[in-house]
Amino acid sequence: MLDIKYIRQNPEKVKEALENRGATADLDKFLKLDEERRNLLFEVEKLKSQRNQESEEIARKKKMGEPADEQIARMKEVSQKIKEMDERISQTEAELQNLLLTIPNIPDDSVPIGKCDRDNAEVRRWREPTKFDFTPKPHWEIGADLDILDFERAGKITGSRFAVYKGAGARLERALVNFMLDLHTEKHGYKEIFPPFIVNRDSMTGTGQLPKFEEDAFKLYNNTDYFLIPTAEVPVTNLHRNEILPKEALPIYYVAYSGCFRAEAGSAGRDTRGLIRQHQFNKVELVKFTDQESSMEELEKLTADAEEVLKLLELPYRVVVLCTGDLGFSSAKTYDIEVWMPSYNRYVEISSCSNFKDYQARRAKIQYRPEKGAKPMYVHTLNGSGLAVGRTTAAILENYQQADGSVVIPEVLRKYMGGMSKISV
RNA sequence: GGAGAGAUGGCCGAGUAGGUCGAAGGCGGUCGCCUGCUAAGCGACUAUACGGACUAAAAUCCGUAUCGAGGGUUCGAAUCCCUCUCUCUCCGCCA
Repeated sequence: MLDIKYIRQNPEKVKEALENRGATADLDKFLKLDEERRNLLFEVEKLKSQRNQESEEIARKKKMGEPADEQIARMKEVSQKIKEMDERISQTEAELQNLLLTIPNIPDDSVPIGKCDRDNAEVRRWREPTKFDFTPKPHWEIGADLDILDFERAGKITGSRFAVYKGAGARLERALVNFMLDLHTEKHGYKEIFPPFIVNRDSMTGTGQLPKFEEDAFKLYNNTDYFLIPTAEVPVTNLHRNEILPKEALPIYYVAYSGCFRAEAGSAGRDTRGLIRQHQFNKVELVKFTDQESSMEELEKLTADAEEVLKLLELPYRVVVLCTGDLGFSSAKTYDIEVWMPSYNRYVEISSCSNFKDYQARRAKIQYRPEKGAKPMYVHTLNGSGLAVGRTTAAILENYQQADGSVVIPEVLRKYMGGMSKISV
């Protein structure tokens, strides 16, 4: 969430940011409520001050054995008034808080202004799209032909948008998880976290999934406040919720494997075939906590760390910077890494690397002390997929398919596959 | 699931016949003094949020709130009552 004081002092800037995003939020109402709240606070605090003072007097009088009945009666009235005002204040604050939680982050100045994904700007490209001298198959056909992916039986045991991985397919998925975790922990210096896949409402609110996007999340009904995580970003970022970190602790780099669960409300009919859009998928997630100065630089590094996975797997990709209209709710700047997907005949998002600046940190109260004795400041949080595993499996199947229907295993994965170099029937 | 114990500041730990308690004491930390250096010693300081005054902005000052969370009783609650959460011990069940 944004700093209330910032909104109060720069309403035009916030308005402009909202417009660039194509988002709506009732700023005027917000400002009105904010002023109302301050006026009420000022009044009630005067009363409370009076009550505190006179209560002390009453205590003194009682000790001396003097009568204080009259004063007690008067304070009774004051207390009643305070109670009423406190109620109004907490109502106003709740309204204010609700509004505040629905105002998205302000895009960084370096983010291009645009309406939708067509206005995203390509930043760089690595390798050319894969060329075939035969007609390539989509990965769901490859998976079925090799008997390593089974969407029909997944439909039977659960429903649509689920997959069963079998044999070498299951092994490939697991190999990718291990490969990515090893790369990021051993080479890039991230600390491995294995988080809960279920979180509470505070955590979902802290990273910005709630309250606005509740319909996208799977909710557990035997405990009304538990949710399946849509990404490891949620538990890992919330690791330090309500904490003040020492300056020396920063930057913190975490990498976490997790299952991810998404209701995919509103995407009915999109990417219905294959592994691209599932209710459950695997992801290795990179999360950083940094100070305020270095977060932009850290975003570049984080994106490069994610890109390296694709480079080592030798999968063609490009990097785009999301425009203001396509930017995620909590993000100030996002790079999408898109892998070449032959069945789509275009690049498909496989990682999204974002700098949230202090937006999540303010929601989740994650702070650091710049110097000993100094006032705590909000950290900057960043995260990015490193990578989405299901989509990586799909990309490997499609880009590495051979004319005979087999799939070559990328060199770096072979040691994770028991030396297997090819999947064939 | 059953029975019991507990949750206080960065940490440890006082504080229950309600009344200057934001909270004793200790540790840790910061600054100053002392010292040839180190150790020891002495002194001061040692939370956060919000609102206000002042300010270019800070610093500073004033006020309010915060003793797991929320609600209640009361002129007044860390202290009494209710609800919830979490932790610990024992029993049961279980991968």
